[in-house]
Amino acid sequence: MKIASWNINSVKARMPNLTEWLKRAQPDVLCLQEIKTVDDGFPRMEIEALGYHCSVHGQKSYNGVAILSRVTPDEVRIGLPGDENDEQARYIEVVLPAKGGVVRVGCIYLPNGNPVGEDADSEKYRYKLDWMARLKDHAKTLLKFEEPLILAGDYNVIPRAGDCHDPEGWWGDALYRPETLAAFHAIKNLGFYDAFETLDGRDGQYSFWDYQGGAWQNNLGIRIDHLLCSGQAMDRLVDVTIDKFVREGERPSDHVPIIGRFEL
DNA sequence: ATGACGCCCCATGGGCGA
Repeated sequence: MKIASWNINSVKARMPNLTEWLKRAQPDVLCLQEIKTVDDGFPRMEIEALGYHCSVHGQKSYNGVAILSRVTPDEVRIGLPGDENDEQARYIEVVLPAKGGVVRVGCIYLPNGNPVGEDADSEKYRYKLDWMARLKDHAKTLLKFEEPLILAGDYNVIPRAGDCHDPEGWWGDALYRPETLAAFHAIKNLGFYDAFETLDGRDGQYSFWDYQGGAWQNNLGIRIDHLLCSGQAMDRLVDVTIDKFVREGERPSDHVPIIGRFEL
């Protein structure tokens, strides 16, 4: 079973790219972030025609997440628990039938958090840290099921210096600073494995290149899209791929897909 | 010091992203 994550930066603008990639990569599950549309605007018919069920948590103009799956989910959860006043669509989760049981997949669009503010106390950065604390609480709950669990998505976290073309320049940014790394490690330390770091681990394997300043042409990238796996998922992980070639396409997203292949 | 690129919207420029 191939389980992938891709921040697509508008599903409507990216339909040609999405269609082409689905046909080529043949994932069984695809977590999408930044679909930038309400549920009714999601191109459900076109994607169903390609053989995928769509679980969608949309929002007007910004954010929005979805999970495409070959099989119909047994369960769907919309939104991250812990704050009823949070109106940003950044989390959706499905339980899917799998070989010998189920697999649970959470799709994450973690807040960016910039600007950080003078004492790292801007509204946006506090929202990021609050969201990460909520994700930790929810992840802790999910781990108790002792199932194969994959929390996949755009974490907006650069885990290591080797995951950034210019770590000194980026240090202090909301994606790469002490509070962010501490919160990320607090989640991982509940019992998750970063699929890429565990099975590959090479430096300079990026998943995002800014549209601006020739970032792609000069390989000025960062690795911020991650598959966090429970032990039960990690035991079944065969390999991890970052589909860098997708960034060369016509009108690409600024992120590329990351794919984990599991014996599930 | 600014803008750069690309997406969104009852738009025609401003907000947002990372």
